[in-house]
Amino acid sequence: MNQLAEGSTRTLADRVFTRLQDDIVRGEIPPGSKVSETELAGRYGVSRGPLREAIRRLESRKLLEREVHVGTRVASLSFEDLIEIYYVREALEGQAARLAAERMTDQEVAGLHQVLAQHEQQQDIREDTAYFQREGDLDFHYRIIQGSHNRTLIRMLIGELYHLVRMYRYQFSTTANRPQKALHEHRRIIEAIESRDAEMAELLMRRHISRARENIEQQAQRSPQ
Amino acid sequence: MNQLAEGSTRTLADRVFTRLQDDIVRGEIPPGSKVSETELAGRYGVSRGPLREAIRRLESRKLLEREVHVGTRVASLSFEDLIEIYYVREALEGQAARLAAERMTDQEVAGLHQVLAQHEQQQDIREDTAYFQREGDLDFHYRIIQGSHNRTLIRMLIGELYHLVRMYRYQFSTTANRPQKALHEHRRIIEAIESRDAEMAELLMRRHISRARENIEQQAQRSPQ
DNA sequence: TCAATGGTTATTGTCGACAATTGGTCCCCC
DNA sequence: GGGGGACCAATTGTCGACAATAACCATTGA
Repeated sequence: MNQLAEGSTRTLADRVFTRLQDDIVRGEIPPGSKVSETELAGRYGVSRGPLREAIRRLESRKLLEREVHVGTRVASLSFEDLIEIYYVREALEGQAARLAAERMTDQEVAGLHQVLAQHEQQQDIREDTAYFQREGDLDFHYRIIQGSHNRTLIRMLIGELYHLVRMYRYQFSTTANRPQKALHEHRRIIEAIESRDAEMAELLMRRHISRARENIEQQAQRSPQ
Repeated sequence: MNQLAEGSTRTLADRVFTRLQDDIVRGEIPPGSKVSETELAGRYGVSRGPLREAIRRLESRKLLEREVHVGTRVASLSFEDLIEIYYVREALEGQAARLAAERMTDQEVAGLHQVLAQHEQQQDIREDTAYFQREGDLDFHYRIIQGSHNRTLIRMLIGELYHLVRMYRYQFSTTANRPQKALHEHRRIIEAIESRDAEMAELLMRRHISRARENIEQQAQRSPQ
């Protein structure tokens, strides 16, 4: 009767929130499309109450846009939005790298190494490259953000901003088209963190994200949507 | 019958959200205190439906903390939380200053000058100093953030982070105890923006916020709560 | 006297129905 | 034939009631 029943002690609204967010980020519900409350309530097998709470929270995260008395639609990221996000990422992840260099435990640094090695291997055998370029790349960034040991910073990046980044990647099937360069930059960032050079770690991370942004800007200039 | 009726075309939940947020930030509802849904609904003259939506949104902003089936309480910022926020502010407002130096219109720069002049005057006559140290100081920062012309950045700082900062200030009646120094730093930041020196504007802003953080840390060391 | 267990109560979570507003459509008038 | 206004349908906003959960308290046994 309840499609969301299994394995969770959370509240209905929480589960609907998670599931709806996932469906939006994955593009299952197309960006820009209007979502009806009654329809969604039916799809997830809940009443409109919990669903509305989920919608309001997704709205706070800028994944949904609401117009009073008109309806809610899935946010469709404009090109300008994405560029804006990259400027914010540059600042926040730069700070994260700085703090990570100062605070990461040796164990966390080891884990970072492991992730990088895994990526380099995937790069060598040219297999499942798409994975690296998508979630794998995020994995690297996630770990450094976590390494900052700053919960507010972690929440703003992983809890809010990255959902938008992931949605955009799904939306345009965008995979970074400079994987080998990015990989090299990743390696240098790790080296800086390992030698506890906070200043350098921040500089390299900012440059890394800045270049990714420039890359996107150039790509868009070549083929304006 | 409806205490919130006058002058607004928004929805009930929106108005309750705004009002509740204000009451929390101003400390009208004491930090850490438990808030009952039925009680709040009665106080604001609405049913529990809209109120719950407002609560969920405040929860996303970390102004309220909820425990399932137990209740919601007003967030009480710990000292560590505040320090974390300052690290994030340093990164974001530094970036904001950089972008503001590049993008602010001459008109916006003029407005910034005006705000500073006003603050210096208030400083001279030692009158209403508390205002400068509280909302007035924020006014300066607000304008630079707006000057970044980056909506995402503006939203994250003004829309989310600053409510926590303001709540903390009300909570501890904290007024910056280095107003003359801060004022001087403000002036230098404006000069950098005026001469379109983005690099310098970011550096000065980061240093400005970093010093404020260090000041708080030292203060806490002297008198640990 | 203390601890454990059961019930009770108050609070939150969820639901279905009703009210209000908007957008579209159809008809009438110019 | 075109434009404007009024009606209608569909969707969202709001409400009150019911269900479920957890905290509190009292009672009983050791």
